[in-house]
Amino acid sequence: MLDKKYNFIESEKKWQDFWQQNGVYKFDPKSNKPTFSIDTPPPTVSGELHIGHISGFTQADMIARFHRMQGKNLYYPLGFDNNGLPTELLVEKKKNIRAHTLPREEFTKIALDLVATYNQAYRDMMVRAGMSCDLGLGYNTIDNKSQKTSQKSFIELVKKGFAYREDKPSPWCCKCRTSVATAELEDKELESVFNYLNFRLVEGGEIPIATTRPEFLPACVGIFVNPEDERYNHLIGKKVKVPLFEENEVEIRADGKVGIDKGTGIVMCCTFGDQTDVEWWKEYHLELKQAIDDGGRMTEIAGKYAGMKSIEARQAIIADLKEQGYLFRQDPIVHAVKVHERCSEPIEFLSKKQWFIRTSTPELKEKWVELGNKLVWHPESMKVRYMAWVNNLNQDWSISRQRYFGVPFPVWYCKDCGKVILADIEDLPVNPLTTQPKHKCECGCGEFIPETDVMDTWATSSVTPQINCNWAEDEKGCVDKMPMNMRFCGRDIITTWSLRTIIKAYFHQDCLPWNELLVNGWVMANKGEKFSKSKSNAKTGLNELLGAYGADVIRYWCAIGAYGRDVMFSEDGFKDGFKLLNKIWNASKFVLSFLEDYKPHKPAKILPMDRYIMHKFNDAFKKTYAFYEGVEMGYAKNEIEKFFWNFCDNYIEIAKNRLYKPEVYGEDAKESAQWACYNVLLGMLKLFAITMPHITEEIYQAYFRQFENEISIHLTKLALVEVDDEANIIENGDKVVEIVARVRQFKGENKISLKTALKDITIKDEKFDFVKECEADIKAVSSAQEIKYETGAFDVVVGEAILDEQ
RNA sequence: GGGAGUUUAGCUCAGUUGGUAGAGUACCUGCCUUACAAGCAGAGGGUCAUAGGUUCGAGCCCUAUAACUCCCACCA
Repeated sequence: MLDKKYNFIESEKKWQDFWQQNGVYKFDPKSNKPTFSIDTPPPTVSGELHIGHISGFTQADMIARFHRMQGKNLYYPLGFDNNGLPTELLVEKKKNIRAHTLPREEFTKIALDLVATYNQAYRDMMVRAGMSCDLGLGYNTIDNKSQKTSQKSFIELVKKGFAYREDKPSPWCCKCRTSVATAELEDKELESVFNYLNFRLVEGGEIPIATTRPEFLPACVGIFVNPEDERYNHLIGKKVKVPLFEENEVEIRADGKVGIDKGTGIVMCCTFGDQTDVEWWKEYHLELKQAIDDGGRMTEIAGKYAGMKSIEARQAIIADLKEQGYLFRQDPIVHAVKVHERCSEPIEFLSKKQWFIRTSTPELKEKWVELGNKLVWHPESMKVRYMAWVNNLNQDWSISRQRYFGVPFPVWYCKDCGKVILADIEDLPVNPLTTQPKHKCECGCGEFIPETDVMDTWATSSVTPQINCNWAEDEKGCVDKMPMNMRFCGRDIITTWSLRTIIKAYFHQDCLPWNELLVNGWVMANKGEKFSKSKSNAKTGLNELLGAYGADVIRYWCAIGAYGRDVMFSEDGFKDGFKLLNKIWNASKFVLSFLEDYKPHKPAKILPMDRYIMHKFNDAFKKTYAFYEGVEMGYAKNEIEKFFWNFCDNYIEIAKNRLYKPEVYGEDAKESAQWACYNVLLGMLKLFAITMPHITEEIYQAYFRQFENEISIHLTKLALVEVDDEANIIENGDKVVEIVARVRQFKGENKISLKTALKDITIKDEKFDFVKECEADIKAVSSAQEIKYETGAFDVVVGEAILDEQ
């Protein structure tokens, strides 16, 4: 019935096509089944998918399949995140162009083309990996619906007072020419030089100051010492001349943030070298002097250095400092510098008008804690990270990006009075660069300046529940659909993504975005290194793995260990999966070969070992089911797998004699075994279908489909086998298995073949009723001619072996 | 500097409320069992990271230390 070998390449493609053609994974809006909705994280399209990407998706897909097989109507979309900086950088790299040198429309067109290609590649790969998303529910974060949702969210937040525009120093990437959020920064160890300078006091004398950024001298607006520092506190209130910029005189102030033992203990404050400068500038109302422009070049105030790149200016300034006798010492150091995570360039602080979303007031932070506690976390331990982040939250969320490929702000500013003019909701999506407000400004002015910034990627990614629930078109329907049932994501983006999605759902719908959040761990390369493109190679690329092992094996591997933990990539794990698939194939092939003449019906009498295996299955089923309910797919997989090997090695060995020789053991005995085999095999395949959807479908279609109603195994319901309750059936059956094992052990130790006949075996025990009922089975599987019984402590004594003399 | 996680057999991982340490794999030894040698049966293999402590009893609880990973803060 089944081919000798399972051909996964052929089979996986066949069933993937079948599922799509038959709408097996389609969401049915008219269905009266309960809905289970998943807010699938839209992957950012960039580069090639590797095992790390697919692992979290696969684990979540197992949960999706588990719910589908409870008879639920799944809302399980596959969107793509392709707006904003990451995509823009990808386009620049692949097409070798620079966004700011092209008209925005032209760049966007090129970007959309490239994105479409990547989307298709990603979608194909997801399908090949066995994801059961409804491909008809997809969205792109750059498409009209997403833009509309995102702009509507923005307008609503402005109206509610949660979004505001302010001129405030923010991290800025000179390479990407945009502001970036604090969460998008990374630390990078860089070599630098500590330059020790003598600043001259106006009243005469010198004080030493160390700096790694002498190019900031033209932006120096103050000097700070620690008030506790006895060396310097007499200087407080005095003025110094800035080296090379002697016309600038700045005051010496005291502040506790100065480290007494750092550098010389005296710090210069420049606008803005780092976060501390920003804080001092704000606290002491210092002057704002911008020495570096948005492209990383020195501004007018840098005098003769104006127009130089900051790094060139640094060299020139150091040379001049040396020449003019200011520089008295240089120490090479390696220090951590904040860099932009997308391009690894060191960031600057620039003051520009930006839009922010209010997130960090004490009342709001309390709300985020409350909502975090309401959310069901898998695993629970991930909540701690969220809470720690929320408690440390001290800045509002900057959403302006001075980029090109993204959702525009639906905003104009009045040319005369500067008033913010918001687009009308019904006109969304709006591009302010190509359209105008419908009415004049209150001040009577009819001319407007469009906002040229676009929104940060996360401003859109954080409204995926609203995109999925169609908030832009149907506000009431959306409220009914939220919270969605589940979101999953990697542990690195709990803060950037999950929190912000929670924030938006609270502002807009006053509820959680989802009831459950699954946080998956990472696939690590060697020695705990994070898996990344640079670490992946021919063996870990998804394409290669799919070709070498197939989707079922990869999925099997993904269900490893406790949920949420990082796992080490190891190819041995794939071999395990490969073996299991082979075993499932062989066992099914064997069992089904005895079911060809079988029509499912419950026989009048079911033999003890057949009842035993069905009870044993139900036992394993309940445990497996409970693990899936607790989002522990690794444990679930182990549980059913353990049962399966036991089924093969013990039950099949016992039952096959009856299946082979009804003329010896009786037709009834055969039918009883057929009944057990049909039910247990089908039940197991269903549970295995969650991890291994292809091979199980192949077997289902080859045999079970003719008797079962559903067109696909993935639409069947997980269910217990129907069998009457029976006391001690498991213990009794286990004892029979133990007896058989003892006989096998005897044969192994005596180096005789397992099929060698035995004169007799003696079973010692207190009670024999169950064992006696199974006597035919025991005799058959152990090739014993006679079974003797003796009362006493349990033991099995094997009699003489009848060796074949020939 | 603050916080989180990990450390168990050669490898990958389990180990629920404290009660003699587990699986798979690899290695070794047998066995071609009327499905599967990609199989079956069996054996060996661990100072549970280290040092203390609590307890009749600790892989598990407490304290400290080390290594690796991550998050936050600092980085003049």
